This record gives sequence, C-alpha cells and structure tokens, in this order.
Amino acid sequence: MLLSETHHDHMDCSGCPIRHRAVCARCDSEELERLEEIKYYRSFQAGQNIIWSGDPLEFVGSVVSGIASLSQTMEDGRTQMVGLLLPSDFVGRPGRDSAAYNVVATTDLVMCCFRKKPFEQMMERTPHIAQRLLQMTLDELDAAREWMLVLGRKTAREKIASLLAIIARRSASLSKSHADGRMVFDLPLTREAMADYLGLTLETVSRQISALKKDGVIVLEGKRHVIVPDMDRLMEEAGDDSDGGVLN
Amino acid sequence: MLLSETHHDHMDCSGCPIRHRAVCARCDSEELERLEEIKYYRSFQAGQNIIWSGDPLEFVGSVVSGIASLSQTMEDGRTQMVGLLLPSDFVGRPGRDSAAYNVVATTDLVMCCFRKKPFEQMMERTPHIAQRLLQMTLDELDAAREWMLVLGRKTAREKIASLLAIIARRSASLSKSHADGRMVFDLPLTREAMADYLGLTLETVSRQISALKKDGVIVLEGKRHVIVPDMDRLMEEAGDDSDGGVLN
DNA sequence: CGAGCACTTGATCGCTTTCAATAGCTGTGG
DNA sequence: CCACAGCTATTGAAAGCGATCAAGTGCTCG
Repeated sequence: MLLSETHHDHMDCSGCPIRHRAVCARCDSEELERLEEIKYYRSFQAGQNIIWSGDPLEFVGSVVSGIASLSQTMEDGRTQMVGLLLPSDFVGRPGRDSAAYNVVATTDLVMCCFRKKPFEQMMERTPHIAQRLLQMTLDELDAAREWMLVLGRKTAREKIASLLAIIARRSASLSKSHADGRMVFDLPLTREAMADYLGLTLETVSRQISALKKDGVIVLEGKRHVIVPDMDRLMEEAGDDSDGGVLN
Repeated sequence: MLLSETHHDHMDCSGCPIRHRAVCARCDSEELERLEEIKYYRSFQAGQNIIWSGDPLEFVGSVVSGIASLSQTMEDGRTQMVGLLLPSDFVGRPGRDSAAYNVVATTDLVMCCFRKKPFEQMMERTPHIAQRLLQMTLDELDAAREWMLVLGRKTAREKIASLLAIIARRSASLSKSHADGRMVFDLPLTREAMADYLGLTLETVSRQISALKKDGVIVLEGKRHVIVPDMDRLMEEAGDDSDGGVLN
C-alpha cells in the first residue's frame, strides 16, 4: 500500500492558498520561480507519521492544507505535544541533520516540500526567505512561551479553556467570525491529543469539558462541534483577562 | 540613586567576550564597525527590572555578562519563567513594538544595546545578522519546547533533576568540565526562581532538593554550591536516559 | 541583638491521576 | 438484521502528589 504520494505536479505558486503567509511570503516573482523549480508536493493520510524524532531530516516544507502535531516522547511513553501545525506553518529546521520531534498528520494533509540542501543554499542567497523564516520562528517562540505558562501554572479547567480559546481564535482568522462574542468551530483533536497538548490525562480533559458544558461556558453538538456563546467568558475561564497576549 | 548606568565607552568588539556567540557572531570586521557605531552598554543591578511586559520596546541587545530571567505573569500573580538569559543571549524582538515578557536581572548584568530602529534597519541590509538571529531563535525554540515536556509531563523530582542537569551542562560549556561524570557548579537561582521556572512552589523545590541530597544524587555545600558525583545518575533522575536531546 | 531574607520541614488539603466500569458509535461478518 | 469487536468518550471511586498553611532554622546586615 502506498502510504504517501509524491506529486510532481507543479501547481503554480501564485495561486497557492498559503502564498502570503508561508516561508515564501516575502519572495518576489523571480525568487518564487526559483523556489518553484525545487519544490514538490507530498500528501499524508490522517494518523500517518510524517517525521520521527531522531530520523535524518531530508526535507523541510510548509503545510499547505490539513493539520499536523509536533510532539516529544519520553522512554516510558509519556508524551507532550509541543506544537500544532496549521496551513502555512513551516516544518523542519535548516542546519539540523536529524529531526528533534515527532511530526504526525492529525488530518489528511498536503505539504509543499523542499529537499533540505537546495533549500539551505537558496536561503543563503535569498534574504527574503531567511527574514520571513525568522519572523515565523519568533512567532512560534512566543506561542511556545505562552504555552509554558499554560502548562506550568494553569489549572485543568483553565488549560481546557485556554486550548479552546486558541483553537477558536485560529479558526476565526480563517473563516466565519461572528462580530459579537459568539464563536463556532470543530475540535481538530481527540480528547487524548488534547490531553497530550495540555499535560493532562484524557479523563481529566473529558471531565473538564463536561464541567464547562454544565456551566454554560460552551455548548457541544456531538463530541467535536463546539459553540462558544460568549468569548469573553471563555477568556475569563482561561485566566487571560480580556486581551491576554497570545499572538497566533 | 542611579539604578542603571549608560556607558558610552565603546569597548572594542574584537575583544568582546561574546563576540563569537552573540547576534554579531557572523559579522565581518566591516559590519562590526557599523554595529560598533550604534551600540552602547548598560549595567543593571541584581534584582532590577530590565523590561516590563507591555512596555514600549526601545532597544534590543545582548547579555554580555550576568544572568537575567524572562517571565510571564497572570493577573492573580502566578508567574512562569519562560527563559534564562545567559551571556550572548539576545533580548528583545525586532519588529515588535512592545515587550511580551518581563525581563529581570538575576545577577548584576551588563548588556550591549542597540536602539531598536537603527538595529532593524541594519538587519535589513545585513543578512549575517538576520541569519545568526534566526539560528539563535531556532535554538531558543528548541529549548522552549524541551521545557514544555518538563512542565507538562515530569514529576517534581524529575523537574528539579532536569533543571540541575541543564544548569550543569551550561556551566560546563563555559568552564571547568571534569571528563568523568563529576560536575560542580553554583546555582544562579533562588529556590523561588527555580519554582517559577519549574511550575512548582518553593516548598516543593526545597523538599525535592533535600530528597536528591539524601539519595546521594547531589551533594550540597551551603545552599547554592552543587556537586554532582555522577552526571548519568542525574540524567536518569531527570527522565532523560543518556543522550536526551537538549541542545543549549 | 533584632530585623529581614532565603531556606527547610511538618501537617493537612484538594486537585489530578489512576484504575475501573460503562456508554455510544462505526464497521464487519454471520 | 443482529452480534460483536474496536474505538472514542464519559463517569465514578480511590489514591497520590504537590499545594497550602504554618512553624522554625540559619544567615547577613544594620
């Protein structure tokens, strides 16, 4: 069975859905042409491993569509998710030979890949790429540090509320945003994945979601479809009063 | 009383102790000259606030000597340290107008500062600076994610062992490294600062340090001077079997 | 000597984990 | 069609770990 397909269809970058957000965002049309020569697409199925920690790192690239998760594992099996990869997010680290994290496709996923060497050479000659990657990396660093506060200092209830708030905000930036405090979205994660992200057990996640539901902070339709009647209320539950400094 | 002094002594960059590790590491002598024109030194006393979250960000720079901490605070006072700044580490974010974290001098400290605007302009024209900053930021991101595993999944005892291991390794890279498993260093942090870093209370920190001492994993001389008779044993206690992927 | 501070230690409380049972859903095969 | 396996999720009861509250030690500095 073919687990991942490699497409050599060179979809035109100018029509790319992540053209203005990905690592190539600052490139001019000439730079884009050169990138286009070395890029290729790969598809992954939901649940499939994209990269395993310790593996030699042969390519880097951008998530075009779908969602992936970045995670670390201890020898005894405890795992901690350290990032969610959404469309336009960058995977892999120039200048590193082996992967530091596990990357797993959460949903079906398409990546725009570059073999690492040619990409690194291109980065040397193309400040626009390094500049954009710096910007994106700084954003990710801020998100990681924001998450350190969640992991280190928040209660289970606040952790769940924080995660829901982040997912709500991210999905809002892509689609239907209700100008009032109301918000609707689907959870892209299982309870177990949420637990791995929040440093909790899946039982605790389930209990706290039930509690938030009982208290009217959220409304569930089925297990995954979430309605937030009042976003401010959710932020309060998250411990981030009003503006709370998240950026992504 | 003068809390921070601004020195306009232009110490020569070529003799700078962090010349080859800081954001200027890749600069050639011509680029260094231009940096030298816009740099200035500032000193801070132990305990002094360097930057407060939300403040307008007027300068960026490198820690030349001393230690500072990066932290976030919730409205109710809970705080989480999100980074330790050692000599050569970079402070501030180009392209950001206000500070996202509190930066506090843990020890007396000297910074090599640049006003933000001129530095940003210089970065535009000087790929060597952006490239080096990208490298440093990627390292910090890895460190932050490593820390997410510590905060989210490790027990109090493992957290303490992890912190001691990281401090040991960092101080080893700067000075006396015993080729055998033995290691000696001073803790640059109070128990409270360690608690803020690890997402624990200072009482738990104190108890776990006592426990590690009782079990012979560490030996204390006074409250701050630590001897690790067997580094492998400490790593085991940290839950990182042998090689565990920390980078800094 | 006494105030202030960093640290240690003890006792108790409570939140999250752990262990366990159950429900709901989907797909498979008799 | 129903039975059953496999999976995700929920809920309950009990245990354990770290937090909280509180007292006390040792050190430095005025």
